Amino acid sequence: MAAKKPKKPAKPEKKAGYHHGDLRRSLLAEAVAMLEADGRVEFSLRDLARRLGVSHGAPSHHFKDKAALLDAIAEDGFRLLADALEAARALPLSPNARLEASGAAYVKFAVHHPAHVRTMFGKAPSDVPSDGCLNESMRAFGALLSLAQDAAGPGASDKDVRAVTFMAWSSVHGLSLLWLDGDGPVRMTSGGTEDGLMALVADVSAMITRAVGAR
Amino acid sequence: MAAKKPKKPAKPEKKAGYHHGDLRRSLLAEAVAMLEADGRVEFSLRDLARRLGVSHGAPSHHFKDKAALLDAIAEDGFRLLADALEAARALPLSPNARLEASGAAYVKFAVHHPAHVRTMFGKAPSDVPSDGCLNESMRAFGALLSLAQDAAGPGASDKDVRAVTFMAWSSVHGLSLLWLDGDGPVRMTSGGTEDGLMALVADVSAMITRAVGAR
DNA sequence: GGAGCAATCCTGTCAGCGGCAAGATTTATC
DNA sequence: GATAAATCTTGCCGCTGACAGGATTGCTCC
Repeated sequence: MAAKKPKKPAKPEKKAGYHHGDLRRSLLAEAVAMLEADGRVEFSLRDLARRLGVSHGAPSHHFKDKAALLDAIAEDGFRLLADALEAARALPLSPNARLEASGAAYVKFAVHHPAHVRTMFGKAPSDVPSDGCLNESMRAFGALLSLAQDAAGPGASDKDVRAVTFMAWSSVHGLSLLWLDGDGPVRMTSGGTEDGLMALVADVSAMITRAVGAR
Repeated sequence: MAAKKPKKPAKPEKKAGYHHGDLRRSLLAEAVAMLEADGRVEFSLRDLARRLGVSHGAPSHHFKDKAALLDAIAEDGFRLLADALEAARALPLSPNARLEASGAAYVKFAVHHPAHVRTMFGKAPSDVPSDGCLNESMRAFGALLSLAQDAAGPGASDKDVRAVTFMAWSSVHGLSLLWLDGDGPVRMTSGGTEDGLMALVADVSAMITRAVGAR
């Protein structure tokens, strides 16, 4: 991002000498940047270190291995997503409108943070996430659950709440991933633009809202 | 799968001598098996060759590189999915019931072919799929579109058909991927069993059907 | 202020990987 | 049965992630 200044002191900025100063954050940011560049889906730790002007062994002092770095990215992603959903939950709207707004926020998050989303969800079920990552993801799911409960109404059965929750979630989740997956039908029919996608999301959300209301 | 017979002639079976006999098919099958074993998400070409009792250079005579092998797996997956959806389309049911059946078939396919699904959808948008892969995926989408059109009814507008199509698709797609992603809320609330998942799918599908009907 | 210590970073090394080239072996074709 | 094509092997290359051991820096406490 910012050019490295040869100056030594200043604030804990970027590369100042032997010590980088803020390598952990730089690693995360640059890794995300690499993943978002021209639709890549992988990156090399050594390449990452190279771009930051650091030796290939440096990252290991901040992340025990590559999986740990990916987990940290996923945690950041869940944090951003949870924040976005909680913000939607706080909007002064009707429960149904709040649910629709949260769906739009979900898709918008995926469009603007494709690397985070891929890292959050694409990984193998074998490797367990860290506690921090788990906490943030539970916070995000908690916000979603609360939104769905409000939309289902106070007298809704658990089964109904469950159905509303997963219908809402899976719709926006599926739409987001299909959008990220390249030149498939979702990108085609929405004109390949974010506005087109959001219009499609609005249509689908409206239909879901009708389904919840017609329950 | 089947044990290698030291016999030489027979049918084009497995490993008979210098020539494998059916290496291409074996590579695909074993790669899928490796990807489905203990929730892995990657595999090594050399390991694959090793398991088939073949040198590390052999696969290159059937797939130009690893991406080509993955593309072939994806093509198989889209073929299977298209077959399943076309079968659902041919069921003697009402349009809505056919759409629900196709949704169940979609999820069932994902549960029984996790490696295919991951390969079909997880890849980077940068690398272009082969023509064969593209054809099969278009066949699958065509079946889905036809199902949605029938469910929307003969007088439905293009916008409505589009909304129904993507609401149905994204729901089952999202549900499938969330299921494949490990121990998230989807697996938790559905008891971790396929039956539990299918019950959840039925609930969500019913709600979607109501949404289509209430249009 | 400086000695000790922990944090951070570097260099060197290792096995494994994907891809390529050149040669060996088998099968198919005429 | 000779020739060509298909298939498989071996050997090599650069790259990768992980690890070990040493260098440099910054912090703490006396």
